Amino acid sequence: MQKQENLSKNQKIILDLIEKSSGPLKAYSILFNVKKQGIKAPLQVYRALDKLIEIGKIHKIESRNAFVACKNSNCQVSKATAFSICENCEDVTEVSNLKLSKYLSNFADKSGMKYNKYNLEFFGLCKNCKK
Amino acid sequence: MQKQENLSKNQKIILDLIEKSSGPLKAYSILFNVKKQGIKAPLQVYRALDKLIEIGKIHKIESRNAFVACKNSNCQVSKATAFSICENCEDVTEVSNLKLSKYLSNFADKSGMKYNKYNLEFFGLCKNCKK
DNA sequence: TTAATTATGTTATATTATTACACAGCGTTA
DNA sequence: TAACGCTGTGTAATAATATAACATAATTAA
Ligand SMILES: [Zn+2]
Ligand SMILES: [Zn+2]
Ligand SMILES: [Zn+2]
Ligand SMILES: [Zn+2]
Repeated sequence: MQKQENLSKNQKIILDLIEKSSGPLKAYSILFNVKKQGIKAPLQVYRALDKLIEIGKIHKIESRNAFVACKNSNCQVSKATAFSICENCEDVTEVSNLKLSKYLSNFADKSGMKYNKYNLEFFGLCKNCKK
Repeated sequence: MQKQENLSKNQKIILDLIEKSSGPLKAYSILFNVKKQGIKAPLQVYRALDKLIEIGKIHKIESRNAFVACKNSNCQVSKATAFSICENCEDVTEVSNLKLSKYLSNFADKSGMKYNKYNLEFFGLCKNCKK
């Protein structure tokens, strides 16, 4: 967990919830869990999520439409992300591998396209589930 | 385009549409476009999409909730996919790079997780849009 | 202190995807 | 034949995810 001084009230509430969660959270489950703190509408959640993603505090797991806290302290923006996802228990871990991130950040092919961002999702069975 | 002999009527209609499209198609746009061919309900579209993904004829672009035909003839199942996505014109290209796919298919880290599938999405500006 | 920017609150609505149920076609096999 | 499993279809209803539009407040910058 890092400093949250620049975050607004709703952003703090939602980041706090996501950071304390043991797994990915979905937007409407977040909404349900912060209703007692005065956040009443989906849009309030999505706005906070957008901001938190923008500053790299959380990431969206695209294949699950769910959100996790960034576990990579030097991941200031969500522009180079990799996750491993257990297809059985749906546990998600942020992959933090310097070789991998260098390889992907520098990846270029003959398409002439300049990449400035990537997101990678690995799927499989986690240690517990593959038994 | 490949043989479609084992596909059902709805699957053929929908694969044909996606293969002829110049870019990714969204499920409800597919539905709109196949109404004249008798496909009337979202579920008919999603069922065909699921099957086509399963057999590797199409892929889902997770960050866009859209579907593209597989452009990689040896991509029999959707278990190792990579795409480049232009954030301006939303054009999508399937990245087909042997070194990349080998690197990712063999990727292992200390988590003890065994990966059997991955999906990678690169973002940036395409040749046309970066001018 | 005006203006610009960022965040909030609220209602309504759009978009994406699934559940549930009934039934048809086809190959296997008892 | 009939019973069965399997795959696909058709239809209605609904769930889940996300955004538009508008009004207002709080914060920051000039
Ligand atoms: Zn991160
Ligand atoms: Zn697991
Ligand atoms: Zn492919
Ligand atoms: Zn472009």
